[in-house]
Amino acid sequence: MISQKARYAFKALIALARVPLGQSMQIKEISEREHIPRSFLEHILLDLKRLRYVGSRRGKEGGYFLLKPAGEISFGDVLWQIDGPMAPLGCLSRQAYRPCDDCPDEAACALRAGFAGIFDAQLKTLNAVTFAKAIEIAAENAAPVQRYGASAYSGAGI
Amino acid sequence: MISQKARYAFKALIALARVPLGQSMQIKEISEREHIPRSFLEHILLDLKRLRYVGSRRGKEGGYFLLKPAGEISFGDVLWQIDGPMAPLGCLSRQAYRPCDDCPDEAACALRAGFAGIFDAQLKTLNAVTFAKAIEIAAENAAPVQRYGASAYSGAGI
DNA sequence: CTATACTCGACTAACCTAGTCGCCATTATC
DNA sequence: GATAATGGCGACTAGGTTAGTCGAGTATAG
Repeated sequence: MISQKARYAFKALIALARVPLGQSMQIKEISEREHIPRSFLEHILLDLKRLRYVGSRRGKEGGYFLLKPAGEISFGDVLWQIDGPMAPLGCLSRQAYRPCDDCPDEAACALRAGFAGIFDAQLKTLNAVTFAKAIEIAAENAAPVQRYGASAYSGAGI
Repeated sequence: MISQKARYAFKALIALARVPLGQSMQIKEISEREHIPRSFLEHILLDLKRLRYVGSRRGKEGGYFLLKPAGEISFGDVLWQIDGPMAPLGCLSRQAYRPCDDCPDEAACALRAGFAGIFDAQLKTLNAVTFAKAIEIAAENAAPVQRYGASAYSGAGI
């Protein structure tokens, strides 16, 4: 399970990704539309700002906006930066490597050997999914494209 | 990061998987060999017993032993049963499904759409790795098989 | 009978999560 | 340049989780 904070961060980024380019969105609106506690969201948006995913304008008519195209932000990046290292074991983390203090030999460790491949595959899929992609899939799910073999017709007759 | 408890459970299972069939291993020995706090390990082994991964014999000459072949225990199963649901979102968990209370329409949710594929791939790799496989890979890592193109010869001459 | 193991519930210190609160800084507009 | 609206930010906290410890009980080989 990702943290609630990460979930809110994702929702906020998705909301911002749907704003037309050049426009911004205010904390209040994001908070209301996505049902995120407002003061918590403030902190999260500040984090996202420090991480250079979003920019902001203060004062009246202020708000937040994406700094990168949604197609260039991957789920893996955001998740790691908000929730911390994703590696199943400290000895498999590149960003926060930490050997297990009870492990005499990493190369011979069956636990590490088992998780190494798992983690590798995990990272690949996490980095392959961008916000643009997610929004696209959701749109397809919500209004499925008609395919031959199934009929959209739901009324009487024919 | 998996929990320390899960890590200990994995190490205990790996230790037991290395015991010759028909023999058992005592808490004390597992605890010492794997550097796991003994009284914590007791609880973990009890959990593994309730989960039917291991059996035990009490009294003198007692100990623990695997109930299934190591090739039939997957990393995914153990991880899920020790650490709880692995789904990134409650609405993606089959075992512990819980809709997000702020989500009006799961099908249209871009967050869910993005993580659905990620989670799916994750489960597949987690279930593909067994303890037997992990031990096998570790053995290869520790003493790599000689392949053509590289020479094992490390002495003088030739 | 007794030493040696496994069994198991109760307890706890430390840490993490998911927030809230209050005050300050900046900006558009009149 | 006053004012109202908005983002910025540190301090604080209730409640839950993690990673254990402790102590008393129960089965079994010899």
